[in-house]
Amino acid sequence: MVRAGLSPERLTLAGAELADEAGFDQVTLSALARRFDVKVASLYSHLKNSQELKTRIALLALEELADQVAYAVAGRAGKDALMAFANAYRDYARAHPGRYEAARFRLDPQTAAASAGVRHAQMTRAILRGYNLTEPDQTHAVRMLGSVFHGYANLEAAGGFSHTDVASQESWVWTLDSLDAALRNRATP
Amino acid sequence: MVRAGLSPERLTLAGAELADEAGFDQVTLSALARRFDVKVASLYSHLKNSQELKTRIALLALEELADQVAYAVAGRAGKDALMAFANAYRDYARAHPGRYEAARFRLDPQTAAASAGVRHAQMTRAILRGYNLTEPDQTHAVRMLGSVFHGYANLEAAGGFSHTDVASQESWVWTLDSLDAALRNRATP
DNA sequence: TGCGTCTACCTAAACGCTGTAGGCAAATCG
DNA sequence: CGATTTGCCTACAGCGTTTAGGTAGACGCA
Repeated sequence: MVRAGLSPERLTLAGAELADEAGFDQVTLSALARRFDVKVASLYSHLKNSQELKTRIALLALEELADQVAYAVAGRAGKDALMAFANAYRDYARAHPGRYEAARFRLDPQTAAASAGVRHAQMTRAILRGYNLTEPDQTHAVRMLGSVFHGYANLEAAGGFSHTDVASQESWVWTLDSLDAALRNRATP
Repeated sequence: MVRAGLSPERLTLAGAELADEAGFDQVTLSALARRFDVKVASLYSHLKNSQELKTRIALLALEELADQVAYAVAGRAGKDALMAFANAYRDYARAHPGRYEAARFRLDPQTAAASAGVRHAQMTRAILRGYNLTEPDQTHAVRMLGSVFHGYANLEAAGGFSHTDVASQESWVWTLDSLDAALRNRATP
């Protein structure tokens, strides 16, 4: 009996790949076992249950996304930082649709608090520094930006923007321009 | 043997209620059969499969949502119409989280084209009349608004806005004010 | 090097949801 | 009132999850 060399990390990574290929809801322990040519029950030595697998994939995705965003916004400010943040976000969602879906997976509060999700919040606040917003406007802006980025990625992934000739890329730039203008409008002098 | 009096319509409605109570992903034929105190196989006389049930719930939700939005925006224009549209949308998502989730269910192109989804698109364009946008700006604006509304409803439903003291309602109004300003900025004189 | 322990992977089996085939009885219609 | 339709049934097969308990490879220690 040759051992397959499984580990929570390898399973998580394979699960993330599976999510990108087939969708996050297709990520099952059965499918994963098939991929490693192993019996399903064997996975329970490495993962408590399928919930843990999904949670781990979600955490991986949040981590990756936060890393990409952090790299993108480093050394930028104002509209430049806003665009970099937004593009990093959207690019990740397009390149890794399954992982992006996973990143939206509902985590229990403790897990969420210890996840890279907090880095996302911090970075969003960071790019707003260039717009001189005071509380509670800053919180409002964080929510607005989060809504737009997430909403756009979501609708785009669902194919909602493929019905007309207008390129999605142009609408994206137009939207970011509008947001930038709106935020500049809110600046306290 | 007393008959239960099932029908596709009753099953769809019960499925929508179940979705609101337990989440759209908890809507299964098994759960529905339990609710009607009937064997699962009996449902297959009324529905082709569980996919059809979900599709029907999605269509119901789209219809209801379009009706509410239509009622809300009737007789309004400009910012007034924008706010009414947005509030109708958000209110529906909050009052019927499961149905709202269902409304985002991926429909095949034919079904989508025959659904109330087209009314949504029409109404979004309608409220933009007050902002004097020319193509392709109008399409961009439709996408931006769709993203914000959907993104906000989604994040709010996920509990993403409950970590700070700032009330979600205030952020919502702030966001809509910003959008209105951004759109007025884009108007062709 | 050999022995004992640990553990990675296994078989077996229970449970829940989906879906199909075929049967019986209630509703309906001529 | 009899014939047909149809609503709900039982039975069963397939697939995913999860637990219990067994076997053999890996690893530590003398």
